[in-house]
Amino acid sequence: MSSPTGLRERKRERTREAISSAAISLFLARGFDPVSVAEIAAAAEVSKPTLFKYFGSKEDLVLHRIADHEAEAAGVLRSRSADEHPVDTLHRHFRSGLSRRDPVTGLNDHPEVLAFHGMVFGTPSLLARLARYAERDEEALAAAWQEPPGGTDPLTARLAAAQVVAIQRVLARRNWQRLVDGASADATYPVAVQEADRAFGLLRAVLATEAVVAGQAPCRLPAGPVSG
Amino acid sequence: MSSPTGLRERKRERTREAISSAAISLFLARGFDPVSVAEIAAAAEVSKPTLFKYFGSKEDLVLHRIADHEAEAAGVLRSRSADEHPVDTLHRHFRSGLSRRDPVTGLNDHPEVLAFHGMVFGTPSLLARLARYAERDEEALAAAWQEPPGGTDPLTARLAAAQVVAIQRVLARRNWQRLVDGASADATYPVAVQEADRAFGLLRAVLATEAVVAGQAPCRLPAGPVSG
DNA sequence: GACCAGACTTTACCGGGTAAACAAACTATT
DNA sequence: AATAGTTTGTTTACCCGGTAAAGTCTGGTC
Repeated sequence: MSSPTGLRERKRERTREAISSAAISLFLARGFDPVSVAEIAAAAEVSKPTLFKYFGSKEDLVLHRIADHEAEAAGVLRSRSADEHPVDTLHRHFRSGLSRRDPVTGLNDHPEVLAFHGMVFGTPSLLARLARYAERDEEALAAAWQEPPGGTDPLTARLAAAQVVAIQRVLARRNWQRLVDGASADATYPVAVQEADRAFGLLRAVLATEAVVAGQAPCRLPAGPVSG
Repeated sequence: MSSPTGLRERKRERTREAISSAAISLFLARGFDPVSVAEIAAAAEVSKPTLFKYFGSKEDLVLHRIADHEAEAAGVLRSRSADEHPVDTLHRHFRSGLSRRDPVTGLNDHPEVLAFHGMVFGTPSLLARLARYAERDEEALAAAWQEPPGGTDPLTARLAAAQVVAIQRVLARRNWQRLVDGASADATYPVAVQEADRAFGLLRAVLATEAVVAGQAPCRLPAGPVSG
């Protein structure tokens, strides 16, 4: 075992940071696709294979920060007080993100953050990676949802997780869009809170139903055929 | 202008079909990643650039059939009778897919279909493309949702569309998983219908609420701060 | 001081995807 | 029927993301 703050690890962390910052500044200056990884490696004074030892793909050079909050929602859910409804926990957490202007809520109008989001939302390959992260997030959230206390059945847990992830995505994108359209984060904050309250409120209303817990949600359609 | 069923277009369609079928059979035999597009082009007796004129990417060689149903949900919604609730329309459509064993419901146990789904769900790059298709589907659905009659406000339309797409994805994947675990489609059909009824029933319950239409969904959390 | 292990480099390669220049075939006009 | 133009395809060559192999350097350890 090496010492906890070995010289090597510091060097390693510095190299990683050098690559990442070189990449981000090049990307923000000229866009994602037009910048090649060879160029980034040269700017960070490392070789191309070395770059790929630090980051698994070109997209990860941009998204590794977001990737780090990976199972955040699941963690929040697990650390809730036992008497709070899961949706309320996540709702409160999203609201807290809004008031902190957490970039993941889309409500941060610092120019660099706006440019960063613009790059991500404007680059298909970055969106694709982001979707994969969301997928894992959803999976972790579904797993946490069906843990006790208040463990839900697997179908409900999966649906709830999927819907929470979808809600967060929709809300963040709407917030970001308003900032792009010229509004300030402070001016947008009230409506962002309102929309979040409405979205989570909807979900909460569904999942609070006793019938849901019992697996007997109402169905207005006539009973389906049993052999098809 | 050429004649509607020009000789050229038939030839073109035949070439397209030759490429697609060569690709699919190679993929099913040996998996997606291990087969190169050069190999497919050779098998279809065309050049690599020609292949990419017919299909935009390697992934599209697999997903173009799915891509063709792109705005299906939006179309279904638009052609509904005026007195039916949108969720009921989509619910009925999904049920119909189940009884027809439509592959998009995940409830088709023909060996080729199973193998096809296995390949898609087991290949990250295919999943990523699939997510992009779902994204467009969601967008079209949201647009259709807020058209009259019964036009909903943009936030509700977006959330509803996102949740419908999420529900379809979750249900299809659960159905497919059961088939992979060895159950037959006929044996799985009843529970598939049950789960679909429950999932769409939940959503229906939310969106049927008058409070939702009025934009006053219940919110159990205290009112959020107005300045953050 | 000798040694080991991990990190870095160079080189070479593979596969997806595209640009450019060119050949062939069908259409339409003369 | 001959010509010109458009469409469609081919060939060649290239770019870029990503990886494998083989060797070098260096921090840390006995």
